[in-house]
Amino acid sequence: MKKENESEAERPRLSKRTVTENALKLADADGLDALTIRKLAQHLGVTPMALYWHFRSKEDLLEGVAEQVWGEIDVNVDPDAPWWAQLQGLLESLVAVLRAHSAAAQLLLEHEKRNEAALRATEVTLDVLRRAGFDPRHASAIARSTLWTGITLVMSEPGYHPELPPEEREETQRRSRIELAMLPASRYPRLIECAVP
Amino acid sequence: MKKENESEAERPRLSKRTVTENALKLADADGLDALTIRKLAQHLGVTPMALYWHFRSKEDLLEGVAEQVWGEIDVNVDPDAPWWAQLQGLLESLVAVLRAHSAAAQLLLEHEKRNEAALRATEVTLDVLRRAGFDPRHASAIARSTLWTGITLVMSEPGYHPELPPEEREETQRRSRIELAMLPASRYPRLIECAVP
DNA sequence: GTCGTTCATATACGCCGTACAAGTACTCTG
DNA sequence: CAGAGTACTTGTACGGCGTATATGAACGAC
Repeated sequence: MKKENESEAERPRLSKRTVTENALKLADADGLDALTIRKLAQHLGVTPMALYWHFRSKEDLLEGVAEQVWGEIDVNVDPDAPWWAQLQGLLESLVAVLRAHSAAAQLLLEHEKRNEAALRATEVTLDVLRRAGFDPRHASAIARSTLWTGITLVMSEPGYHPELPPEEREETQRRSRIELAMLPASRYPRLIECAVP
Repeated sequence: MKKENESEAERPRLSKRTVTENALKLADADGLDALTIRKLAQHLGVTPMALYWHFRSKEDLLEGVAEQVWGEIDVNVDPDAPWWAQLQGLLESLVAVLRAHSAAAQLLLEHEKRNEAALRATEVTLDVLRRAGFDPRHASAIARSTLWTGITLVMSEPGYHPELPPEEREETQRRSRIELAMLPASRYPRLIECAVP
């Protein structure tokens, strides 16, 4: 007899995809560090060990999530636009995804493993640059720098604190400004004058 | 009777400084993630809880380590040099420290808390930029970007794998190149041509 | 002495990732 | 229909983590 029919809704089978999707959702909500196998399993209505059928380890799972994030990046470029516009489009697409998932930047940062989706995005970027006339060396340097730019751009946005609920972020930001303002003006005059903007 | 005299060398009292120093050493050797309170305590010949006299939490300890790293950055600038040379000097000093401590980049990345040493470095940088004529807004943008540049520069150096022993890094790097080379050339032509350099 | 302060230990709790063994449900074959 | 695989899931347990709490030892000041 199926236990599922007794008290709970019938849960459709687990799949790699549903796991990573929910993992990303949890990570975005509570911060990447708060994402644990046990919590994720509970969220899915399943035993922790159930996840280990689909992923060899937590590391493996996180890589899956990272791949999903990579996959969300729109890599369609307009081949008729000037190359810098194409590159800008890619970067904007990257930034959009990172903004949409507060855990994404940290994820890509700690997890630069190569996967299908990441390779494809890199390939497209390199293609744009090569067609623009850059030699392989420069193309690869620019591509990498573009990725870093996107990540750091998002991470250094004021109030980037993925770890907790949105309503607290504003508060944190406010306090941090006050803290800055309270620094001894005699010792950090430049800091203070630059903190206002 | 003092236990210490029985079998082991007399261990001089612990201090915040010796703890963070050894923590950084361990982190550099085995990777930041491998740095645990327990291992650090054992390394120091002490009970884990002994560290909690000097630090409120592991987070607090890591912040101490980060501050020490900040403190190693040489912030002496030649006020007579052109501003861009001064900025370059600061950046080089930052990079030198990050290269010297393989765990440092990750540490600063995950840990942008403000501390005495970090504030001082920021202050000096801002001062250079302000004296160069930049308005506060731009100065602050450039300063931040300089920090990110240093971190990403070091982290994206080929073979940056802080997690484990130097002799394995070369091997890892070699394998990674081979992996790249084995990709289906038809699908990732650009990747492959750019992987060689 | 003895008393507060400073530093270290002992014990224990709850959480983590996951190895290992067993169970259940679906699909295919006869 | 029986039975045998295969694809998932559960149950139990282990060792390691950060750290709360309570207790103890060294030490300077009186």
